[in-house]
Amino acid sequence: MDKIRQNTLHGEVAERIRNMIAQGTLAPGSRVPEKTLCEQFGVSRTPLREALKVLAHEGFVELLPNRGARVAKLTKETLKNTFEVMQSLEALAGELAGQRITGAELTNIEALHYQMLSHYKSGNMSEYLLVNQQIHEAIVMASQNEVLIDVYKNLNHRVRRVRFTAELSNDYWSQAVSEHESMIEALRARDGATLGGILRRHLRNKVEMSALEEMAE
Amino acid sequence: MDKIRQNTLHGEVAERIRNMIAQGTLAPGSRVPEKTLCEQFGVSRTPLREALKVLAHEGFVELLPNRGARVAKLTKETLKNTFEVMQSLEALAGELAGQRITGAELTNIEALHYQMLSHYKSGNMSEYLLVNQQIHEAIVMASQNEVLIDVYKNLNHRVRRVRFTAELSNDYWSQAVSEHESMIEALRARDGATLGGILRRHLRNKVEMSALEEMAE
DNA sequence: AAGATTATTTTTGAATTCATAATTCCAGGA
DNA sequence: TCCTGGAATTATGAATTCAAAAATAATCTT
Repeated sequence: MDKIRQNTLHGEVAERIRNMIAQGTLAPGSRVPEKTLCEQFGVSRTPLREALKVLAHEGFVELLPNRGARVAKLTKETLKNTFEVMQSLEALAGELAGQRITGAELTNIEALHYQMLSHYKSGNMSEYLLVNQQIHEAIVMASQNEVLIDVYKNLNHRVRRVRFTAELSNDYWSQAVSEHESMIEALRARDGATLGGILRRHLRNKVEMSALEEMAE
Repeated sequence: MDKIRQNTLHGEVAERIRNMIAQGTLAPGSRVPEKTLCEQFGVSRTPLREALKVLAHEGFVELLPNRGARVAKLTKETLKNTFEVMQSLEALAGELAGQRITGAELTNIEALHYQMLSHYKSGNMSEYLLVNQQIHEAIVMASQNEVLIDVYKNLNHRVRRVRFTAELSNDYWSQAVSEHESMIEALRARDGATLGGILRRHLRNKVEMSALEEMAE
């Protein structure tokens, strides 16, 4: 089941541009300067433009006729919609993971869970959010559904740039942690229905949304 | 909220190749001959190759290093995974549509429903499947979630080539129709929770899957 | 004549070129 | 000074070119 190493030039370029967008090096709404990036990456315009077509399809940039590409703005509306879909996909992943998760995957998620707890206890929010994210990704992987995993990863990519900026209130935070406890329980019991239900109602994204309420566009 | 007319050359080419794959003009596993297609479309290799990159990302073709593109085979596993995700997305769409559907959209879906019923009564399966598909699409649209709609459409595209080939047994068929009755009821009542539940368990894809059990790779 | 080996052709990946559209810059006029 | 209009510049979209890899054809050896 190893993936064929897809080491294409345009793929590399796409990845680098994705990172630049996520890091804010390329600001939302700004034009994507082909020439500059070509020089920076040491490639010609051909592979760069191929990458832009793919990125446009992914929703990272938008193509304006005869005016090249602009970095797409992530509106509050789009963000909300994306979280809605991701949460639903996580719920499905939970259901499937209950039936399909391997012992190794479960062990790994448990380890992440304890890591997350310790970050919660020490009040380290950014580390907490990072591990939290890893747990959700691990559950999606445990679904063993390649299509689900692909779609989820793509959506996750898109919202990467606003993730980890949230400021959680203590109330929300403690409730989210307790929901995670239930999730682990359900996973141990291989109870997909329960896990799916928890994830369908899990407030992670809602919390982040509210934290991002006034943010960008 | 009008969409910017994205009439790019590579987009046109991509669409035409998608259709050729859906119709079987380009057979699964076969190579995609750049030169031939360029002549056929009257474009140079540049936009064609850009289209191929996008199609590869969508899962229609796979890129082999120094060996161009091959039409991706749709394995039974991938098909099952795709249906699993689509069904989950439809369920979410149902929940949202319950809250957000407009009067015009409801009227349209009702009309499609009666059309579908008449095809069922006259035993016209291919027409039935077509309208059935339109109803599911309309429900997804009624979710008013652009991200959901995009993801769904993309997945729908991918399985297009195996859709409408199914042979439904009478038992399955009548049950599917009765589920559709409940869906319409729930929609009229704007009861998203119920609609979502029905769609989550709706056996449309399961039926098609079983019909496709022995089919292509 | 069959199989291996080399030469030729074809195809691919990427850079370059070219025509056209958009942007910038600058002069002239209100 | 601020706006307008047009030339000069730059960027984009797409075709073409070029080098390298793969596929095919042809030759040689046994």
